[in-house]
Amino acid sequence: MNFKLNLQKKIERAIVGIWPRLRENPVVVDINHPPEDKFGDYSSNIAMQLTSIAQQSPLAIAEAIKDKLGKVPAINRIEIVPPGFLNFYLDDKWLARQMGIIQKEKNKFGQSNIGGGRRVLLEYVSANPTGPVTMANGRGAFAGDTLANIMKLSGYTVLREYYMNDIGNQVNILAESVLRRYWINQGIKMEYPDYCYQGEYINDLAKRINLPNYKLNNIEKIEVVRDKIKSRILQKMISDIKKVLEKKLIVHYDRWYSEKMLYTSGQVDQVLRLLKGRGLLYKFEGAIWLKMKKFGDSQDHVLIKANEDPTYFLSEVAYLWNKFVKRKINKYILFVGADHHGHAARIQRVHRMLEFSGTTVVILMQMVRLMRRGQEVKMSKRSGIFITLEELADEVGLDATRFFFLMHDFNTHMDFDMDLARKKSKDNPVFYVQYAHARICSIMEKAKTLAATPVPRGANLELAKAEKRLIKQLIRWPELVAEVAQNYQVHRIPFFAIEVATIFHEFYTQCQVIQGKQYNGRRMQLVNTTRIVLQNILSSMGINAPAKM
RNA sequence: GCCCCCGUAGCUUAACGGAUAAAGCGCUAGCCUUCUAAGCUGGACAUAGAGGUUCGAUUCCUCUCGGGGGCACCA
Repeated sequence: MNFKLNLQKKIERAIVGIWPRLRENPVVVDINHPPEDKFGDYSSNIAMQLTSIAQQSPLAIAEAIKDKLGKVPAINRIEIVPPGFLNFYLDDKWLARQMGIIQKEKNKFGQSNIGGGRRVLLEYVSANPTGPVTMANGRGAFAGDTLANIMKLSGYTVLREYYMNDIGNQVNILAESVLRRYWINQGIKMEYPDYCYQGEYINDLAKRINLPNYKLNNIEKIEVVRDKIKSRILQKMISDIKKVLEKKLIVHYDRWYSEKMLYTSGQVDQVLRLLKGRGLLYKFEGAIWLKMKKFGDSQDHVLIKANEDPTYFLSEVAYLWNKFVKRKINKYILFVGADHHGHAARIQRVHRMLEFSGTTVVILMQMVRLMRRGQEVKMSKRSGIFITLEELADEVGLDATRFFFLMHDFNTHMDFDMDLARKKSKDNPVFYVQYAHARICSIMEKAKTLAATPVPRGANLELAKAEKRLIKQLIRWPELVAEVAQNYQVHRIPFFAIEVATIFHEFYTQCQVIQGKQYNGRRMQLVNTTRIVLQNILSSMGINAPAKM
């Protein structure tokens, strides 16, 4: 059930009916929600866009479309307004019927098949396993989780992945940091150099390991011991990250993809052979380079260093290949911080260069600034100055944290004010939305023992203004789901939730549901459908819908 | 130097090129002997600046000014 999409298709058919040649180059029919009732419930301005094609005035075009559209059951009136708007007014009886549909579909209300089963892989967070997930990862974690839900609802086959950078020098440094801390804790006098990670979590890891078989006889041996234990330490770190994300923050993954595995499985070599076969590699100053300049990049990039170590970029090319060629992904959506934007362009260039089918979408999320007492707190994982996402969720509450991160457009830099976060958590809009749900549950609980007044039908049907507004808002949920699945604007979901709550609260103050020993049957139905939709919205964001507050 | 993002109310943010720029916080005037006042109703306050494209620009283009972030044989 997606009214807007259906209307869109009907208008498109009408247009092709009038101008058959537009079948080849269909115009995009745009439908929006006008600001006030007097402009209708839905509106299209398509006529203006057709003026040059049709060589007629927008008003004449709008009239032609209106005639060709004929009778649409849901619409009781179509109005044409200069310069060429087609304004649609919904029929009350049709609106009332939608409640029954929502009640029948329940948690399926909002589903569609616009994805057509296409395989989409979402990669989010993928923070280096050299420390805990920090506040800076919050955007990606919650947005990725939410978009995955939305795309599932929209009929995509969704794979959620965390790419673990589990090789490279950073793993050595992690292991050395923990090792040194461990020995220092054992009372052995040794330095703790600057290149080691400074956070308190290193000490936590050190306390959790026990290395009776590794005695330090000689400081030169540190690398030998490090290499023997580094995979153990890495595993501990990764399992900590998994636990926090999955159990604490309720951010789900289908697969934790190992960078190392790309090498051990031979996929990197396979990709190198492919690149070589296409003549895209060359050797310069001992290193192996990928020719990217002739594909529009400002420079070529090293895949294998002169010392024969592979670069991070190489495994990334292999990972991209793995997704599109080996696993036949149709769409790859990567959430990264804006500090990786150079790399975002590069990965898309590789996609074009190797002519993979499907699309690579990189969602750049602008930085989150942490504010404390009006000052920005600079965070750095290496220096140990950061706030973990877990701490933040503990302090502010998970629902409020999720809502806050989701509320912002990825393109905007957002400030997270720690002083306000604690104080204002009660004022967080998430509570406003949850409160609407709690009120609904309370009404339903109270009505359990009461009798219903008959539901008026047919000619007796008359919806109050607040009731109509509410139903109109509820039927937009499937439209929103479909739109977000296509434009990834996850922040529109919390805003939509706030709108639903606002309209419900209005309805609540204007329309009494329970009167004395009876309740109004139709209004109870509306309350119930609102509950269903609110639950669907909140669950898409991974936020609770409490029965009591 | 080159590249990316952002400048909207006192603050934090909305608005797929559409109609009267929308919310929350803060400020302010009201509403609880009826379903949860974490609510509702009203008021004051904003598109950084200058051009351009368009029937129509917060949105697209150019420039200026301001803020953030990138430009490795690091990951």
